[in-house]
Amino acid sequence: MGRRGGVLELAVLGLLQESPMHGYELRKRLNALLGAFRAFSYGSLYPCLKDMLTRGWIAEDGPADAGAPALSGKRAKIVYRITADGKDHFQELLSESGPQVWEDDDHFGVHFAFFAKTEAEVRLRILEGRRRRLEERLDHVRASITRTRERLDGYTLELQKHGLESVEREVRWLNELIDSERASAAARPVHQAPQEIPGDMPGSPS
Amino acid sequence: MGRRGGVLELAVLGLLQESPMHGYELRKRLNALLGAFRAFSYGSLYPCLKDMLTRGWIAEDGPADAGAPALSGKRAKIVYRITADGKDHFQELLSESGPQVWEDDDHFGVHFAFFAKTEAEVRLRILEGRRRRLEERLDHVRASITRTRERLDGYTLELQKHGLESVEREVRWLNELIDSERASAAARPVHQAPQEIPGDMPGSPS
DNA sequence: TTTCGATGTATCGGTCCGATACATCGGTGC
DNA sequence: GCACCGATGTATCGGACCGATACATCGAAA
Repeated sequence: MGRRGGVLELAVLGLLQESPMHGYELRKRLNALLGAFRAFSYGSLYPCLKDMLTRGWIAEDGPADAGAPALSGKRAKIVYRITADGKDHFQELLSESGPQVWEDDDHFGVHFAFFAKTEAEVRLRILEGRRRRLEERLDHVRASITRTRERLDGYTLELQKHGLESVEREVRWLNELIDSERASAAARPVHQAPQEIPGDMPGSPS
Repeated sequence: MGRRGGVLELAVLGLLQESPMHGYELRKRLNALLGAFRAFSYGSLYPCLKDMLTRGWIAEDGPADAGAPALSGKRAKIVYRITADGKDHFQELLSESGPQVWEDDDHFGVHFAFFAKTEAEVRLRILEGRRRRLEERLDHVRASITRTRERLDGYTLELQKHGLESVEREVRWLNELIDSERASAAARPVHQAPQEIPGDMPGSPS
């Protein structure tokens, strides 16, 4: 038990899937991948790597430059690569679509970042669950605002409004994504292997 | 000294400033105050209350209904009230305007929630620091996106874009707030006691 | 009358962060 | 040549906060 909550695990596995890396680069790629959405620190990364080593999802040491065989004689410190078990585990995590995924902001974000490697069916389920979750939150907050409106000063009200609009914006974003997913699901037959189309989203680009 | 990071402390102090409360109500008011911005759990609230008791910022036990003297015979469990030291400490925390406040999202949010009780000068400094911080983040992320654009699939790109637009939106929000603050600062003489105008924001309502 | 949801207090294990401490390496300037 | 500096790189520690959970009481609905 005690496994849940490991957002980092999924992210690391996903990145190492592409190529082996050492911790420093891993962190940079991680935060570049998630952009403004989230940032991880070494204080969580290194313990996580250690843990994943003992579980056997990843392994240490290997040539630093898997893609650039040219310059040798250069040796990076510790290179991590994903194991066969790790790949299995990654697929397992990717196929999750339960509440844990869309309840938690971080979980959703990281899962979304690997949507290109996720089955279309799972994608849609996560997107819809997430939207439902946000709409619940919206209802709750809206009710809370009208209930306590008279007690609030201008600044607090402004904060509420801003937060509310942020969530509303995210719901609109999800709507577009879901429409896009539905359109592409209707266009193609049924079940499509997602691995084969790495570079593009299902919907229209613009 | 391990003191930093206690966002809850400020929030609790601010709420107890208005009236004594027990833990349950405190949490509800807390999350109603912050709206969609953030939510605290009992797992952090109760330890925090305990800690604040030992520090002497708050004290236990007191009449549950300070505002409704009518029905008696009813007794709530544990009521917390702020002490004189607590009020001092609250003012001290409120007057902070250093990096800790605008670097961290949570710190900023909670401080902002009590802007009605904050000096105009401090408000402006926090708002501007926050904006600068977000613009730095923006630059960083934008650079990161253009640097790695070719490596990213459609979903990742979409996540980046969404995150970016969220931050841009927040910057616009801050711009409005800052303009509003500046306008009201110019309209009035100099230094104004903020405590006296609890119900309204400086800028125009609409 | 039992069952249920709201109120109410409290803790434990766990995740992740911020700060910090190192050590190496390729410049840039003197 | 060498001192300095910022980027690269590995690692840990204390602490904040969460999620789940465990209780216990109360009024109202079934």
